[in-house]
Amino acid sequence: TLELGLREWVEEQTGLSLGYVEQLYTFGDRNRDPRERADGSRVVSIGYLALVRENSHFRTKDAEWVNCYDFLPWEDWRSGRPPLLDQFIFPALENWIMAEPEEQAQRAERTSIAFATTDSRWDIERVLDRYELLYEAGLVVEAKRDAVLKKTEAGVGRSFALDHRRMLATALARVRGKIKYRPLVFELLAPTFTLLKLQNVVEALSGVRLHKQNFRRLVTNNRLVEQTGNMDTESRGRPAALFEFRRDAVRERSQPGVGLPVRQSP
Amino acid sequence: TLELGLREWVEEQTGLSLGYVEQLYTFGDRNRDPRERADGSRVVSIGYLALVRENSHFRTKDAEWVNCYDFLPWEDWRSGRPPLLDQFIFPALENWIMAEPEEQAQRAERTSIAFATTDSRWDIERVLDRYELLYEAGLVVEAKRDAVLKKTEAGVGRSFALDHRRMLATALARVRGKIKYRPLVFELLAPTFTLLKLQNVVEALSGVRLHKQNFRRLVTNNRLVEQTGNMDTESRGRPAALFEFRRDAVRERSQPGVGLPVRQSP
DNA sequence: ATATATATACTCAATTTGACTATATTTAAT
DNA sequence: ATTAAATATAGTCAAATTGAGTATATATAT
Repeated sequence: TLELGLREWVEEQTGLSLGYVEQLYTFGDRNRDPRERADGSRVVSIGYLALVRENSHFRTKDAEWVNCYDFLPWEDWRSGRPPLLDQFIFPALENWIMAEPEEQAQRAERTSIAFATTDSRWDIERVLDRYELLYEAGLVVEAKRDAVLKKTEAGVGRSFALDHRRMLATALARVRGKIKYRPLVFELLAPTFTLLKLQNVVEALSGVRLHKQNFRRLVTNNRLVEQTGNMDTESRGRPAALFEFRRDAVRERSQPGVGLPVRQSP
Repeated sequence: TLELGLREWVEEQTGLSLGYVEQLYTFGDRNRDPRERADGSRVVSIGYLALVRENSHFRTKDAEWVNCYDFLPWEDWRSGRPPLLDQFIFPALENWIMAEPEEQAQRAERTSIAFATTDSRWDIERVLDRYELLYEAGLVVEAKRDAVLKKTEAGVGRSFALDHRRMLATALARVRGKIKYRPLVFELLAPTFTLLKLQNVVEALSGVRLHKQNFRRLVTNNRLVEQTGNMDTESRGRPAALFEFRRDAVRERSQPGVGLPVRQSP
């Protein structure tokens, strides 16, 4: 299968064995790849999302871990609202909105939804909407490459080959959407972990800080985790209890109709 | 783009213009298509999910609407638990579990999760898990076609060409998962509708009956809909008020951290 | 000994959910 | 004309969940 092929290929390239793997999206727009222009062919890429346990190390030398927020810095609100937004992105988007009189209304509307510029709050899941707006507005370098807008500016965030940053945005949106109702996080953690560690990983994925006591309550009350009895040794303050993922939770959780008022009696 | 190609193709084949379109999955396992066996090639299909407003009619004559539960009858619980489950599926799955001594435990576990045979409740989203189990157990005809199991039995549910039933299961799973947090339903309804109509469509998609008063409360309190002021004429009992989808709801809903205790103050 | 960092327990009001009861308006049947 | 059946809509109430805290315990670093 395609998925097995992927696992083998990654293993070969990096020495990592993938845990959770999920098909993401098939990218097949025209002009994704310069090779298309050369010979008139069409390149279609099937993107996969894979999660790898922390502290996995590469076998090959030229591989390295990269922080995904290097590419999408506006998505990381863990240290508060990224200054980049007000300093660069919003002014630039404002110009873009005003640039085309006929599309002003629609552009303003889309910006307002994606970036929560008006009343609504920042929606961590709208990663792709935001990237696409920045792309259309020519604020990322790959847009320049595709000759969408001006040739001068540097663009925001670190770039990637081809449309790989778009794929990354797709992946982050998917993870952020799924983390709430599927136990993805545990695929990233060591088998045993403290609640703070768990929280930090969720915060890294979602890009926002969480309320510590309530997070703990959420996780323990839903019986997603179980104490191992051991304690963490290398902490700064009071030692934390070590937990592990309760595999049974997969079976129990996600009752029919989370959010749908299912009628019980006929 | 691929999506535009799809829209044109469907328009051409059926005369329908698609509303909501979403990429579903790229199906690329080996042996999906007999053509592969013939010439050693590999057929990869990109599946799309599209929603069409009710009462759309075909331009071409040979197209027809089909109830998706003809293909997946065990997924429709609107008239109570489908008898098919206890009469045919469970005994057959039991045989399958027992057939392979070494895999008994794993098979029993998977069955228990997918079909909620033990304590847990029926999870409307596990459509694909269930189909895959039935496939592996040889209970659907396409498994026979692929020579997985015995050649005699009729199989359960109406069949489809190639692996198209698998695609359908993927689509239904996707819709059921999404319906709770994205206003997909409105893509299927006329611009104006009664709350009962809305509820019936949600019930059709989810395959379960909902609690009427609570459903109404959910939908109105979240301000997903708005009264038009008009009343429905052709009802049986008391006439129902006509509603329309509140487009602004897209912007307001899905606050960051539905389910994640986002910390507000730094 | 003290400051600082972290873990964990507990509180409490506000909101949401699940499961009902009650009442209002229709059409269909007698 | 009256009654039954079907549907819509309002309201109630306890239980569970969530948001935002306070309080206390147990470490390490200085």
